[in-house]
Amino acid sequence: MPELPEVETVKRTLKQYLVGRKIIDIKINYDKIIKYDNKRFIDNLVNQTFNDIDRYGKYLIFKFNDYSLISHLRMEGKYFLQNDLKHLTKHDHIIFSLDNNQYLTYHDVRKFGTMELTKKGQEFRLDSLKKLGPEINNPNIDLSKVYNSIKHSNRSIKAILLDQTVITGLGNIYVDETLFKAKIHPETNMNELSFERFKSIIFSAQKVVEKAIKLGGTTIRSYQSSMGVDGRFQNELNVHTLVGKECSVCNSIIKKIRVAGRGTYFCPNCQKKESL
DNA sequence: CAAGGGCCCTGCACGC
DNA sequence: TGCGTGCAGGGCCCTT
Repeated sequence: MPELPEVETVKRTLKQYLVGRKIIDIKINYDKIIKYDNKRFIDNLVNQTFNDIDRYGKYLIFKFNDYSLISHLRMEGKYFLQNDLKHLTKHDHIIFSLDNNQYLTYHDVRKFGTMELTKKGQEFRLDSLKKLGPEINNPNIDLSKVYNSIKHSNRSIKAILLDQTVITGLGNIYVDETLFKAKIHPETNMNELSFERFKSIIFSAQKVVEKAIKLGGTTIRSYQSSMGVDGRFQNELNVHTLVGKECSVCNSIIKKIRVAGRGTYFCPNCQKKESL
């Protein structure tokens, strides 16, 4: 479940190996990953060179000479750089042959990931990117603008923080950890939050994300960021996945409920519902 | 329009 | 042991 910190780790890792490499061939084993036309995807990318790798929210943006490849890892998407194809599995769906005899493979057990091609410079005209809100790790985020757009919403604060069109980058893990740090119940309604309170929650999110990026993201379940790189933020989790364990602050038992359709972990003593 | 639910997909943890 | 069932979830699409 790569969120902004994990995708940032993937970006940094891949960038070291891929910039300057040219794609000489592409094999697609499972084509629902690719949006639109496979043939055009291959024709346009072959002979293109990786010039840079960028990221916006949870999206990776591979920049080539003429095109950009926008990749979303969703739940379990991973890239690996391989010297040969002896260890391919049924989960390796797309294979890029590079000009140094190496292969970049895209591995995705649940096949949820997406890849989308666009002309360079047109990235933010894509439906997927153009509706995204500001990034959570942007220190200059205009919070009064964000707040004014959602202050009357009766959705939960958890649903708001998961909504990528409000602010982008947070997923289920970091929302749970943010709400614990901010000491607020995940089901608290957005319209019960003052601007000051909302700001304090966003600051908590920014601290959580900043630390997670420093530690290379979170490795839980089967998730490794990419190239076998493990994150270390899982050692910093206070509530997520910890149902039945004691709260590190007050020793109450961590609960798990469903909020906004997501498994949600919180401390019932530290995190109370709030109202104006 | 806002909000919520189903869907995509597979592996794994269960219960019997 | 082996089968069936339910669960996990980000974003898109559809319904209310």
